[in-house]
Amino acid sequence: MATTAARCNDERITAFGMLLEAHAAVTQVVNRELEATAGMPITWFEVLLRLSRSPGQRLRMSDLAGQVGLSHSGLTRLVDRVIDAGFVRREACPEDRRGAFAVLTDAGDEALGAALAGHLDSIDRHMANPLGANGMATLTDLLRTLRDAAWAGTRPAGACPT
Amino acid sequence: MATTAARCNDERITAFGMLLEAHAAVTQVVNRELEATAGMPITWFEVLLRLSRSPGQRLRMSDLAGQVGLSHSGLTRLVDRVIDAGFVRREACPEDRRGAFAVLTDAGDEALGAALAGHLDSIDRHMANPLGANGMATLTDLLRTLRDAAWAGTRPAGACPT
DNA sequence: CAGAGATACTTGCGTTTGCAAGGACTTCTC
DNA sequence: GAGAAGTCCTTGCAAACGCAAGTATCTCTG
Repeated sequence: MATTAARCNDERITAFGMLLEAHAAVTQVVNRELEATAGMPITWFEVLLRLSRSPGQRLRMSDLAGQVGLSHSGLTRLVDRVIDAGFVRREACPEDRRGAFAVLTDAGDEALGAALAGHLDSIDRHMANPLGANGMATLTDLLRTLRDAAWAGTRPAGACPT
Repeated sequence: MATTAARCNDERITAFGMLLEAHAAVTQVVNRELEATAGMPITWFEVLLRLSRSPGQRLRMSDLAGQVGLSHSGLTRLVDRVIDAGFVRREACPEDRRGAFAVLTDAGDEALGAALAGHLDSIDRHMANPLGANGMATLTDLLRTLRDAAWAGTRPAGACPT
């Protein structure tokens, strides 16, 4: 029987490893740049982005948690921090008094707008340029397939239709 | 001028978002399965894997940190935990007495071997099957390009030649 | 309509991580 | 070869997250 090391030289292991490494490398660089240019971590940006694209600039806490890929408790505290910064406010849900909306504030919309150009530039330099237009499109499709397959079992049907 | 929301509907934003979402979705599922079948978090597995593939089943702490994408302090403590489990041992570096090696133990090699089959099965079900053989190969190439580009500025040349 | 069970969100607690600082050693410069 | 500067690793501290439990509210069943 082969050594453990030999059995580890498997293209599947490599593929999975690349997912980890590419994600770590890209998010680290992009996050650093966003923090430098907009004074905002990538998690905050994601929250503002999702709210901005949602009708009424608002989202139920659970839906937002699904979209940013955080646990409910993690999201509660992330939103707390963004609220402290004045970019989001909490609003009660009239139809279901258990529920709460996270709503984008004007300041939040403005902060998102201000961060956007720099973030797009980051993505250009670290993703679009190295990959080219075709590469970007192909990668997006493959990753979407991956995400949908991984969510298939666990997620509540239509969590994020992006 | 367009609304902020409209400016956010950009394929580059989508591509970056997919990287975040696919990574979060896949690693969450795979990590859960690895924890269930091998009683080991993915970070431990990565440490054992890198050591296993390295000459002498050993790696300098800095190199290992680079390969698993952790800060030096993060790696120091991760290795501490894996050492407590008996899968790795620390060894002094004769040529440079500042340095330290992390060395795979027999128990570590065995644990890696035991975890491997289940992990490969996970990757099959959550990556290879949804994407197909061509998709896997294409994805690996694109991600490698991405990683190399992101590291180009920051990393010490030949950190991880995978 | 009363009670059981499900759902939406928050809070307590422990784990993991990064940044900044520190200690030990090496290498470079004069 | 002595001191300055750099490198390798570890430790103090605080931020961010997940799990499990708690509270409030809704919904289903009889």
